[in-house]
Amino acid sequence: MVDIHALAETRLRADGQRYTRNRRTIVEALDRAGGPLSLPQLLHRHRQLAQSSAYRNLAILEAAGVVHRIVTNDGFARFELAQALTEHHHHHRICSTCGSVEDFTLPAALEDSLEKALRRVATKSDFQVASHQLDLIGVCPGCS
Amino acid sequence: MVDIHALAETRLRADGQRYTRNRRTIVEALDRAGGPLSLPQLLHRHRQLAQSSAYRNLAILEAAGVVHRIVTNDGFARFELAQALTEHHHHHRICSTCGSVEDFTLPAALEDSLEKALRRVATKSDFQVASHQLDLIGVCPGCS
DNA sequence: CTTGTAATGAGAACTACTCTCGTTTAGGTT
DNA sequence: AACCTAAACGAGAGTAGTTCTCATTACAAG
Repeated sequence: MVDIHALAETRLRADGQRYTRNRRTIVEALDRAGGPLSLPQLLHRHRQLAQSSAYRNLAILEAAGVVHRIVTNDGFARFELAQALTEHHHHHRICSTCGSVEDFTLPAALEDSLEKALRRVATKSDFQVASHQLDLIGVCPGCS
Repeated sequence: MVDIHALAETRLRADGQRYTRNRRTIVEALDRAGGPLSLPQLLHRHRQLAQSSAYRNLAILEAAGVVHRIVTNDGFARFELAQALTEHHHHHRICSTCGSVEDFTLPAALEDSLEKALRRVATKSDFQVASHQLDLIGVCPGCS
């Protein structure tokens, strides 16, 4: 169990940024949510956040490697804590009806061989891999 | 080797749509491109296409299962022929610098076990899987 | 306390995409 | 062929998620 806020502050500092109250609020909210949040969802949970500041801070947190942005085709971007902070590599189930995004994990053995295969694919094509992203597209229980 | 246009026409007809010249042009372009195209790229290749019609037809082709839409975080959606038409299951390498999207495939054995694992994950959570999507995020040779 | 710099937030601006609506085209019937 | 009806077209207006502007506020250092 790492101290998420300490790590967030470290990463922001390395980027020449401060760990302000608003940014702490956002990190806290994403940590508590237990899954990706859209901006409306984030603002609904914390009314004191201004929309423009929230967007700006999410961009800054993303650049610092604290937050990860997920784009789906329902128009709303989703935000979650970077996996390095949560120490929990996972993937996403995306509902094509309501747009909700939830986490899931693969068996460790499969994840390993997947990782290796992706590295092989990447080196063969001179592509510098930063990360991979595996999404399940379908219909969630609530929408079916 | 299937006839892509025949299949496209069948799928459109099943949706109560016609396979018009503009739609054929789009399918042709996506087939020739050998990879996903953004709308600007598509219009650049075929100047006679109107923007609004191209967007509308891409949406119709997507609804009919002829075209697949890929959203990235560079703002531009990409379009490619549905894998059922190309008979070629593949994944995407997305360059985080220039936004370009290219295809790649996994070893068949790995793809199989991945498929099985995803089905297991899905049934366990009452999620009705329509498809999966695996992306490599990183920097392409041209941008590094 | 003072001073410089970064962060804030209300609203304007941006832009990828969708919608509107008058015109054109195409498929079916006589 | 000529007609008719409905679909498709396309130029431009509209929408909406996101980003930018800039005046104000908060913070950190000396």
